[in-house]
Amino acid sequence: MPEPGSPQRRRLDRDRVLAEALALADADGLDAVSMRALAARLEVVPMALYKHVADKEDLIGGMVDAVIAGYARPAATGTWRERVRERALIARAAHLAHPWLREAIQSRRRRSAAVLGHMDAVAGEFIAGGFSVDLTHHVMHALGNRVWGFSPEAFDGGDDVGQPDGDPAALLRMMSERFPHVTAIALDASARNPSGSCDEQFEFEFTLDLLLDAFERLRAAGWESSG
Amino acid sequence: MPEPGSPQRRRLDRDRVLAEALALADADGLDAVSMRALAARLEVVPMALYKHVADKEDLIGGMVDAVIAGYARPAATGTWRERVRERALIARAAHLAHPWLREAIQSRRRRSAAVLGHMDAVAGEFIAGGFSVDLTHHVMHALGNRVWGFSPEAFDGGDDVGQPDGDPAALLRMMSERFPHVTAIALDASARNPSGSCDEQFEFEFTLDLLLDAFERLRAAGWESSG
DNA sequence: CCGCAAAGGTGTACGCTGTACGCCTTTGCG
DNA sequence: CGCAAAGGCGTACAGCGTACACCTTTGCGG
Repeated sequence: MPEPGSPQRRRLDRDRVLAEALALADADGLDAVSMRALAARLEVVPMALYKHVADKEDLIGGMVDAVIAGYARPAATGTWRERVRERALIARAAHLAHPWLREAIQSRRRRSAAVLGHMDAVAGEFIAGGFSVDLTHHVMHALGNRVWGFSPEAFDGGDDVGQPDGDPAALLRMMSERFPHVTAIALDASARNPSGSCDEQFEFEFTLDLLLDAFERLRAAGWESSG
Repeated sequence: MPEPGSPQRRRLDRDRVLAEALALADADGLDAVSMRALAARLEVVPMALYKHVADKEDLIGGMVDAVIAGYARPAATGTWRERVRERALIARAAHLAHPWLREAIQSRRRRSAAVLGHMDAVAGEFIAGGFSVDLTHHVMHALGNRVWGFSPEAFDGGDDVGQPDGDPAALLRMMSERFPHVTAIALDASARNPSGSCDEQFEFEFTLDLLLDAFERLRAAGWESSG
């Protein structure tokens, strides 16, 4: 019987659960985010969380999406290079602010809408900057983990953007509306390589050679760091 | 009372434990490697494992070291570029053969002797190819995760090569004997930046700009993949 | 050959995890 | 006002890593 003036405990909702999980992970690391510990912080019994979160994987996924969705928007000015660079630094800042992010992202199996949205935005910068869809595909792989906070190849399991129900045509239509650039890349890639959309060995060697070439140029130029 | 002819169970040793853990992880993934499941495969009680392995972290670490120590030696011929390239492909092959390796490596906090040995070998290729110690440092960071199967920055906790007892001078001597190149890099870096040996922000932007420059060259050249 | 210390294997037990299931309480809407 | 839906609770279970005490086997010095 809570007194009239007493602050009757607010009901839980998904956002409150995720926000508290974020705070807990920031403070004590991802391992400290157990259903019991999180419930205790919300002054609730552990099983209450399951009314707002399907299971622990969904909780972690929600945390990741919350961070990605909160990425700052870069200024819509400058060259593709400046804009991609800024997006990379924004992603890096998120990783500095949330050290658990790397581990959380790598524990996921499917691309969420938030992840696809970020990928689509970066792909859009390249394409608007004059990159072909094909080249955009490969440079996105090359950026990979280092720049995203997540590596495209960590998501071989496919996408997860809502309804898993039939009608592939409708799904495709929805995808090209919400994520036009990544959809274009996927279509282009599967046209070139019908067996599967990505040839991982090719991507690996593509990036490796890009880097080795760049190293050779620096070596030949007598590059050094402290000026 | 085992009969004379019956194959009296062989005693456990660390190598047998690690080998069985490898097999289990290859077959069913890293999550399937629990102390209990591993013990069952070895027809032994779970606690018996602790006579050969300090704890689970030590077990996983031992598995990683076993794989890295088994990296094939590249042919000692060709340019630095060919040799580094081959080492990268060897590391990638290990990851294809052991899909759990990425997760296992990223759960570690300290560099083992096996990891340091691999890093030292790659650093040695650059230095022998005419790279300065300084430049070698930065290109090693740039290769990072993508090419190693592990990212240097995943090991901010320092090294773990045996005795943690005093006498830093003796430790330094031992390090430069066993891992001359990484030691040279660490000394060079701390001379340039006394506060800490790596400026992560610098390394991040270094690699990012290397990649962005490379992308721009490909774009300007009208690069495309299928020839 | 004996004996004894060291090394190896066993059994039990504890605290922690995620979560299935059933019950009760609160909420919001027709 | 009444009732279905949503939210929160309590109990319970299987699995985890591992501390601790105990017994058994091994190998070596006398």
